[in-house]
Amino acid sequence: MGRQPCCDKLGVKKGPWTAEEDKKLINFILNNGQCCWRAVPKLADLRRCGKSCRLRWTNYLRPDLKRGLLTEEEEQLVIDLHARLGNRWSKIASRLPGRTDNEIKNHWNTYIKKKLLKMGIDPVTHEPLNKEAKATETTSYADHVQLLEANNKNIPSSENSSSSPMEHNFSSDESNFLSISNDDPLMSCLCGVEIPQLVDPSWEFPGLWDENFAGLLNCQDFGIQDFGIDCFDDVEATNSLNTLEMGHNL
DNA sequence: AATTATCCCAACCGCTCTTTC
DNA sequence: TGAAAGAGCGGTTGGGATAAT
Repeated sequence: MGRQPCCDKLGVKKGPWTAEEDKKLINFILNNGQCCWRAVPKLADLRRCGKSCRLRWTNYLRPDLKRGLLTEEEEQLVIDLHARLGNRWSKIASRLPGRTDNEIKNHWNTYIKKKLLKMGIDPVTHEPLNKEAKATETTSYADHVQLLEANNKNIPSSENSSSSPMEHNFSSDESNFLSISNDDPLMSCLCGVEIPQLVDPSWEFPGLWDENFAGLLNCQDFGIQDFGIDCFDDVEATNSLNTLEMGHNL
């Protein structure tokens, strides 16, 4: 007995989401929080697959999402994490607050991969492409990247990254898995500090919305007013979110 | 100005993992 | 304990935007 499709294909809309659909999904989650995704389309009056709703929310509508390109610090972190974790985008994304696995995956495939190739580094193995260079290469990948980029003075060195806003830690399990070595200054730096977690994934709605979401709405074809939500202008609501995030940093 | 090529990213597909009964 | 259902993940694709000719 084969597995049933995640949703009834008949009558299920596909393709780009409209502003109206976004509005319905946001309103639903605002009022009900995240629940069983399969039930969301029916309850929210959306002709979409539950999976599609989850993806839309996770990758685009979530209020804590950062918009725009990854910063150089984020990019550096992605490269280092990829060297350790491989294509485990969700794991990597969990280390970058406000970024989604899809976003990081896309950024990797469109920018970082090319950048590494241009630098003579295999984006899969993170080893130098040139065998001769490999034979004489005694430094780690991170050192290699830092050396190249320090020359360009575009990206701060590992010493500087300790004061970076992109501070992350690892669970003991992951630290074991990653075989963190003190010999790797960057990873020592990355692993030796506290990191901010994403806003609680359980998403206690309504109430905690930040200006990112206001920005998002401004980018859409509809406005905040369309939702009948006043909290976007509420400074206290924004402060609450910031306080919550700071709490995770402690 | 029109056409073609390339890039980028949102969204989909299908598989795996986890949970429930 | 195993099957089914639900959720999550990574790979891939389609189409819009932009650049090049």
